Amino acid sequence: MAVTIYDIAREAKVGIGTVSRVLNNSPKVTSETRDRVVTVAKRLNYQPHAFAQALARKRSNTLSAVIPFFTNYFFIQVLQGVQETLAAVGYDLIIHGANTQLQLEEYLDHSMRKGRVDGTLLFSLTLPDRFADFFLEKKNPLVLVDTYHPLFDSIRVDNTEGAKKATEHLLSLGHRTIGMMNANLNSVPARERLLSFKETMNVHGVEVQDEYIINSSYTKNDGFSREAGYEGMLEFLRRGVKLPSAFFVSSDIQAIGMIAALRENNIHVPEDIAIVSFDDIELAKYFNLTTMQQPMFNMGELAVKKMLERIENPSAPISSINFTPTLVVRSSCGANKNFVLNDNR
Amino acid sequence: MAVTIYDIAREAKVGIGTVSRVLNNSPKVTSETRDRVVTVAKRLNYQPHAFAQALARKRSNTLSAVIPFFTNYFFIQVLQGVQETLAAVGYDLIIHGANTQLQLEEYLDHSMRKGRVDGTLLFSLTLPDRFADFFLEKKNPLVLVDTYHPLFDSIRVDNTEGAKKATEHLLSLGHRTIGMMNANLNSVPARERLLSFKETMNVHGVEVQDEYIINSSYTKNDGFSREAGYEGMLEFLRRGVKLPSAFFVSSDIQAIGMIAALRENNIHVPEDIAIVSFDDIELAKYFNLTTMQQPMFNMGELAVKKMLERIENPSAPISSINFTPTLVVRSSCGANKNFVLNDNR
DNA sequence: GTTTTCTGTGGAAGGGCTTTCAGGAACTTA
DNA sequence: TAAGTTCCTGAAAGCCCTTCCACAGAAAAC
Repeated sequence: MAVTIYDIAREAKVGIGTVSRVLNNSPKVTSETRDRVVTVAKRLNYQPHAFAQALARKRSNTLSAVIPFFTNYFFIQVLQGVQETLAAVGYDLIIHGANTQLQLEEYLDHSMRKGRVDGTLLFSLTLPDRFADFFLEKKNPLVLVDTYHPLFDSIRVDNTEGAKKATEHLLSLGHRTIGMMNANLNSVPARERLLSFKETMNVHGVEVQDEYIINSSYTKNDGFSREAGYEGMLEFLRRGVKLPSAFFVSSDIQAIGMIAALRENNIHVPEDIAIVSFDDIELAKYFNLTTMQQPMFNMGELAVKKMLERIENPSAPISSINFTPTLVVRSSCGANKNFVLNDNR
Repeated sequence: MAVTIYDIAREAKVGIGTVSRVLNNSPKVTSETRDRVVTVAKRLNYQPHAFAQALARKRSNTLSAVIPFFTNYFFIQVLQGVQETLAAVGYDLIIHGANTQLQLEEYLDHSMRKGRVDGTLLFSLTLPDRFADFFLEKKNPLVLVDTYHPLFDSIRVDNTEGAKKATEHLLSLGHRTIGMMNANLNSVPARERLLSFKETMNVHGVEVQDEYIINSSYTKNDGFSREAGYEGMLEFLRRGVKLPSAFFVSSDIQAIGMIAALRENNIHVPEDIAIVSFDDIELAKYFNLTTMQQPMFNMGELAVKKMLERIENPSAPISSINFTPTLVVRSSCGANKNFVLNDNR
């Protein structure tokens, strides 16, 4: 059987209380007894029993992450930030896939077992109100990433600022007929990005032409998909409208689909049309997309930090942090034709 | 405080043992008392305390996965198989990132806490022998994915068969001068794929020319990287050797780098040179790579099933399963110019 | 030298569950 | 009707830890 503190206590001729104190670095132990206990523990190759600890401490040093992580690359990178930060402080991470709102509710209904985790990280999906109460009542900390709820800490990307910067980049390059390839307006980011695009155009006195706004009707991934970009552009071309000189695209993955559709029609990027997109997923590099970079790793990192703070201090005021995306210039808008080839991860 | 079985026992006027039996579907309870208990449990919104259960049952219904999952797309997809299969049987998944052998040993040394998980899934990294004993002694089930050790269950891809099929595909298209862009020979898959490539060529009576074999000296990701493919090809071109008519490339990601290098030198795929690679990561679709598909989702799924079997029956004979990759024909070897555009996930 | 304070220590209690064990009630069998 | 079975149930023990409480002995104060 496994070694327990009783074994150590016996061998070191001390009480179990003392053993526990030594192992938890309590100061109230003579260095002499401490040494004795440490030596025995090492000799027996003692490993504390995580569950017993969690039961006694009412704390598990474990977080759960609910992630639609199979949908795109965004989550993988956020997850990396989460996991590295967590590993550094000795926390474990339990992963739950929930690709749709439905799956989220299912998870929340069935598997959300109290006592299991010290906190929950919810990614991208919208927290249904009936569960808000649940988290509040149970005092189970919840941190939202890439989504928002007024009663919980959240970490997001500033879509308004990002879309503004992207649009201004295009404007600064001299483009005056600019379209927007958008995702499904059901999604909050899609709405925010569109709004900001229009406003920025207005501010700069450049007319927004409605026929150049392509909103997606795809529901899968809210239209943030290669397919949506591909079909959207194909349909746009079918309409026979004259092409604008540039497009702001609401995600890299759509831009990739869109480029394929353009290429099939012998329209080239950036020679014939400029593109700025959003996200800076790993693929963006391979397709030379000029894009608005979301600091995904940092978001994951920060989410964990927020969570740890919240666990320490449950009554701290709720905070909502916005990351501002930064423009990464590659060659898809012609601003810079230098092909950056470094495979930096 | 949270609702416990004591609360239920009191309200339902039964003993705690009976409550526990009801909740665990023990048959030795009258349907009358069962109903009474179930009703109360529901009314109080009882949730079993996972840690207390784990402590009492000596079973946690939790698996840990040690994954170098930030290195490439392979793992994400395997992980998806793992997580979905696990969710279906009510298991939790704890994720640990370990990108190098060193990090693996660190994890094994520090964090491998007995009692925490029912089993461990180790991906791609090589299990150091000193830890083999550890798992054996502790009777902590271990299943290896994409790696091998004689004393544990493992699930792999048949590199030999895959390289053979890839090479034969090229041969069947009439190619007679075929090169191989390989990863670092330190890695087992790289060695296996090279060996099989050579053998297949021999079997078909086609000469292998050493100057057409490019082995990578990159250590990062064992040369399974875009950079390795890019630089490898650039250096090859610099040598001024006449190009073979086709290349077998040991991974998609290398092929993508290689294609970039070729393009810069005005060499086009598949017009000037044919390429078959290995893996079928999601990117492969976007680059139209003809490639050997590894059934990643299925591997994850099977890994979990094996693990569950192993937990049920610790003394079952050790099994080692080889998946045979299947050829996915796209346009990179000219065999099929139909661009498949579906964004199927 | 006596009383008070302080330190370090042992061990019981408690955390929430499963499981074993013993016993009461209902039922058979002689 | 007594003895033997069967079935269900309650309660205690155990899983392994942390923490609280009490106490002995040393140190400090008087």
